[in-house]
Amino acid sequence: MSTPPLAMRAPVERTDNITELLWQDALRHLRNTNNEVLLPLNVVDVIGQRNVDKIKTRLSMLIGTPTVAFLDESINALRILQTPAFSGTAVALAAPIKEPATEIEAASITIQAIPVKPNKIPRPPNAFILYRQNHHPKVKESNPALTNNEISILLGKQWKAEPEEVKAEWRKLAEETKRKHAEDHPDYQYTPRKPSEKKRRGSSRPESKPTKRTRTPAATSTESEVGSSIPDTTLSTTSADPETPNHHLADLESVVGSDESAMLDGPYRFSAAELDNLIAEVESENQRAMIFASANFGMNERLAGEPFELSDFLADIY
DNA sequence: CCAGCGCGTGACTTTACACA
DNA sequence: TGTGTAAAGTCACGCGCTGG
Repeated sequence: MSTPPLAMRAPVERTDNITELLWQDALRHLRNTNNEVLLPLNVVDVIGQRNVDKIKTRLSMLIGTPTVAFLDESINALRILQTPAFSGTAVALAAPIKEPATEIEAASITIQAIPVKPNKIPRPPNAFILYRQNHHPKVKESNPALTNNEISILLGKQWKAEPEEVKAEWRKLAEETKRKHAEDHPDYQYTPRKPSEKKRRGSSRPESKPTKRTRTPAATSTESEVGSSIPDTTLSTTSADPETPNHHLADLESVVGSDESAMLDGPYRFSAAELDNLIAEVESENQRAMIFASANFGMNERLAGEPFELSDFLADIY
């Protein structure tokens, strides 16, 4: 490595732009990767730890849960994903990654299996839900002809008939689940829809074309959209939730404060040629990146359809 | 093809009202 | 004005079914 990587000579402004492009590309792949951001192994060397932290923070804000970053050499990528929901120990990382965190590999498999709704934190199940969850397969197996609603009715009656000590066991389990839920999601607040917002089926929808896909986020925006319209997670501030403002800038600034000296040694896996291309890309894309950084995601969706070589560069990873 | 409904119970929030 | 109580409404799970 006789020639220093260009990115290291590049000003902070430029690495920030590369970060924007990486984030942009990650957003486009998010739905295919189950809300996981995959970055080149040596991305830290190129954009700096603070920018990796920035992406990590953005993903966290986007999906509404804490995230964890670790190197996965099996796929040659730095992975940023939701912190395992049921792991008692948070594997906070984000700093110089040294070893493939084998301990969270199993957890990451769990994450792949969980149908994560990007922005929606599910409510903790109550005692009856846990009870039903446990008994449903058994009832289904012994009475395959029963419909799900009939099973619900049956289990409702069965629940009432259960002795108090049995119910107490399930309540205790529900209580523990709730406590764990509160630990995992300290900022979670149950926000039910209002009656006026409930009637989404049938005649209540005023639009001439009541296609589900074309639903406007505002029409049902309590805590459940996002599927196709990803909220603003760029540097711009959002007004979506006055109760829990995303205060992106402030948060990012606080996170960004970490030093990036530690990650500047190590192998560079962006080749010099790739970096040259990338930086050229940044320069030509600079304007759009700046727009992206200050606009909402609608703009990003528009950009998503345009050709973008960074995608090709990352295509193998995704 | 896919979002939404239905069906049970319990936890929780919001709203309305009464009272000090 | 502030506090307490009751009622109403919503959603957690699961999955077959319906309708756009």
